[in-house]
Amino acid sequence: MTRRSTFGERNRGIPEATVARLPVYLRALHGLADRGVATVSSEELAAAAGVNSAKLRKDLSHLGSYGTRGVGYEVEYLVYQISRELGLTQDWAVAIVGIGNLGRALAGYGGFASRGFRMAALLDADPGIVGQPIGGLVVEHVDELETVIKDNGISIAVLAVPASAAQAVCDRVVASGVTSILNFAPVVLSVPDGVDVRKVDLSIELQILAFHEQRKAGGPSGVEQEYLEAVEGQ
Amino acid sequence: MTRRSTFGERNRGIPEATVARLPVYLRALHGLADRGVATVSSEELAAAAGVNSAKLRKDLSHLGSYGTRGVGYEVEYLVYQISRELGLTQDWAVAIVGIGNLGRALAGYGGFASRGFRMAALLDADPGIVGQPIGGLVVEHVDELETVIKDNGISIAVLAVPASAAQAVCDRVVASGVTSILNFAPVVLSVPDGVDVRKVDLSIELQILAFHEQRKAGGPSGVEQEYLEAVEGQ
DNA sequence: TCGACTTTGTGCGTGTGTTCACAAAGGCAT
DNA sequence: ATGCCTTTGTGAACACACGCACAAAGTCGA
Repeated sequence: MTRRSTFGERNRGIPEATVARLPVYLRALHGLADRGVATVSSEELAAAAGVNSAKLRKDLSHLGSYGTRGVGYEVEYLVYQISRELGLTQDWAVAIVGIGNLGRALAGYGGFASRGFRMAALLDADPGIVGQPIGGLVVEHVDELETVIKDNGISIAVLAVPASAAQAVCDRVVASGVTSILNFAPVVLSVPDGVDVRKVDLSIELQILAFHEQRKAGGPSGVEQEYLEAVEGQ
Repeated sequence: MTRRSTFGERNRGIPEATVARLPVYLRALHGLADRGVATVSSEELAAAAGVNSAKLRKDLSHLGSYGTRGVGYEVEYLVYQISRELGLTQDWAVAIVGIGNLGRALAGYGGFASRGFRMAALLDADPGIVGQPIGGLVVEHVDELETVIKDNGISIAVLAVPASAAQAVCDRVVASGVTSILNFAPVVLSVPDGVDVRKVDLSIELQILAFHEQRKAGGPSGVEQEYLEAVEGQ
């Protein structure tokens, strides 16, 4: 079965929007596999993932032609293909920097240790926290950052440090060889080309919700808004 | 100064992508205000927010014409306009459901209590956690959910419960009048029309990073991939 | 073996978002 | 008062994303 003629030609250019949905499909597929389902149609899988079935099919078509017409997709096989495409067949060493409340919650969260990711180091600057054992690891001092990252081959860092420290820590992890960062600090990090940053910001999410919430309640355009503008406009 | 002839006509249709960036601009502006800056150009503000300056100007133009050509934007005034547009001039009562590690971290995070949002209730199902004081609030039992939400006029709920409980809790908060949900549980929630859900998923973010990380390292298309396919393909 | 039925994979029209590039607008120096 | 210089606001081209609708492909029963 010759699926394609040359190496890796299909891999050029999977749309970013598709990449962002693959993990959702993967989770839905794991759920199905756990329930013993062997085969699934795009319609069913799309429903489980909360997307349109045409979108799902188009997304999957970017990885190759892994379905069977008239039948659907074999769950196990699709799990493997998506995992491989996402790079989850190898495991990634992750460091968490900043072991405050959030960092501790992340360190304790087993969910992402399960598939592909291995918690390899916890770092903090507070002497009161350094030395504590959390989830099988001991918190190390952030002074050791460079050594720890290099010795453990860490390429992904999770930043859960205060905003004021974030850029400095970011610079240091990047200088140590980290090329992917998940940033929880409410700052815009600047990094060299070739380094990816993804940001998780609770405050921003809430503000987006507030915007829509306000719309439902009538919006800022109304009598009281005109009043506010009159007051402020001076 | 007649900015427009009829009420609220401009408010129809601020692009979603723009809404998602307004909080970023707002944060940058607060930073500038704190440093005593009175006026800022689109170029400077765009740099601080990490976006293209043309994009910034187009985003702001959706709110109205609040800049001065040749000068820039008055920081204080722009802060006010964006805040109002996002609905931050009123304050929103927020409940956190699920006071595990993550819920606790969120409850303790002062960042989003600061502007517009008021932590109004903490709820959990574990009798060992109910009754604990956290950040000035006492954790209440989730059995009281309906009463607590209604009595406090809560319209935004943050879900930090286990995946298995998420849909049930979601249904209950929605039935109690909540119309905006920030979901940390790794499930696709289904809600009626008119209810907004935003999802924060650590695992998905890491998987997206892994995808790009893999690309940098050569990608899944190569000799070793063909090998894996040969093994798996049986 | 054949035909009916199911479901994939995708071409295409539509809508949304991004960026360039520039005319219009306003401040400021002279 | 006038003209230069800076910066906004936006038209227009381009790129990306979405979803419909359908032909092609494959299964399964008779």
